Amino acid sequence: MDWKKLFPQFEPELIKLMEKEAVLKNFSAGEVIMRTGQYIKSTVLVLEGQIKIYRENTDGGEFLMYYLGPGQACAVSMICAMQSQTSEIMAKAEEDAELLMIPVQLMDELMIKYKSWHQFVIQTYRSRFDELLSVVDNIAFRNMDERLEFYLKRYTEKHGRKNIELSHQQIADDLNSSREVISRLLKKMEQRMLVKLHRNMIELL
Amino acid sequence: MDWKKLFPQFEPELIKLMEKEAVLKNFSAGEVIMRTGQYIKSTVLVLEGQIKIYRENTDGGEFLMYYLGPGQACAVSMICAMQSQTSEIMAKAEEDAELLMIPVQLMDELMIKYKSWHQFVIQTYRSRFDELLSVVDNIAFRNMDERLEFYLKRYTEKHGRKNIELSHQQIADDLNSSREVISRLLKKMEQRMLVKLHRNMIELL
DNA sequence: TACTTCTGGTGATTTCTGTCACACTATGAG
DNA sequence: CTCATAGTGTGACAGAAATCACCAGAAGTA
Repeated sequence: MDWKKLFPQFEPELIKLMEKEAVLKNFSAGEVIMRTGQYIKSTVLVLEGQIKIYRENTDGGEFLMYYLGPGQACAVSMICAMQSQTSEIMAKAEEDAELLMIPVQLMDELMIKYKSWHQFVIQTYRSRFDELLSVVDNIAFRNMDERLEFYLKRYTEKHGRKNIELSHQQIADDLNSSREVISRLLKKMEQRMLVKLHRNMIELL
Repeated sequence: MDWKKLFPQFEPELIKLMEKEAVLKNFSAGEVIMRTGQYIKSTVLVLEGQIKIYRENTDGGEFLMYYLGPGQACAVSMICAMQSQTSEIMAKAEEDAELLMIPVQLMDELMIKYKSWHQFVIQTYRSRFDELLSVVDNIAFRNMDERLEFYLKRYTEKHGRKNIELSHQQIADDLNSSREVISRLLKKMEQRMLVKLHRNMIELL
């Protein structure tokens, strides 16, 4: 695919270097891209598909923080790669996805040589930071009903359609809640005419 | 005060420029340094005292995210200042504090000219990001009793003494909880011999 | 000293959420 | 068609936390 269009700000020389040194990787829907505790040796750019970034609990729970879409980069992979640390998060492909992996050895060179890359890194830290602040908002101040509404709305925004093709169990997992709670809250939302429930599909009205 | 020792990595030329252009500001304990929604025109470096960084709810609640101590910088002020945005957080002086305010006009120049400054900015984003991840952990996966223990432990670490001079109400506010809940949990901790309770003071054992 | 304010203790009640139990239904495999 | 399974609906219950009510003691003030 022609991924250069996703990064119009990059200089031609930078693009050329990336084409030469970076590695393309494909993942199919549902596949885990990066595990908590895994050693990170590349920075990840998303070319196609939506990626979900999770924080994992020591005893099994997982919590969806945010999505990464085409043209976005994983701030955590930057941080970990440059400090030779293990990943603090888990990344999962929500749809079939294509990723560009930039080896960590290249990162220092890119940062120094290419202003546009440097800007991109800073910009990535900034937007992920802002996103994390919203995450804190949600879990610090909101109840499950509001968090669920936010979750559904974000899903439709990221996927560009009003039909949410997930089971209640999958939603419960992402919100670190339980299936019954989600089912009940969804029923209430249906009574308020906010959604229409189907099997394996929720229609946002 | 001789704040240069806090930033040994900065080049002498950079220090000189900062001495010329940056503004020293003093705040007394309890004073609000930055309000949610306030327009940010400087990046804040902490020279002395501990600063508390809060996320505020639209309807009154506030939630302590982390502390900034001497030698640390406020990532949010960097982000907001460079994008000419308003603050997304509230900052309060926990103790008497001295801050160095770097005007935003200077930021671009510093980033380009001084490698050590550039490193410092990246490093600041990284550590604040990591810190936010721990915050998410706490509120996503832990109950109030564990969060309270974490809160007390962090307090003693940041202040360098085992006596926590706060009322139960102040603690409840920081954790976005209520006074009665905190009082009860503290009593339970006292029964488990983890703390000793006094008026306006908690002794961590 | 008398009075007020701040702080902390505690019971009762309610709301939210998680858990267990079980029933019902749609779907797909054989 | 029959059966197994996954997805969903729902009642009952338990625990965490918020809220309300009220009291007692400590500290500050007139």
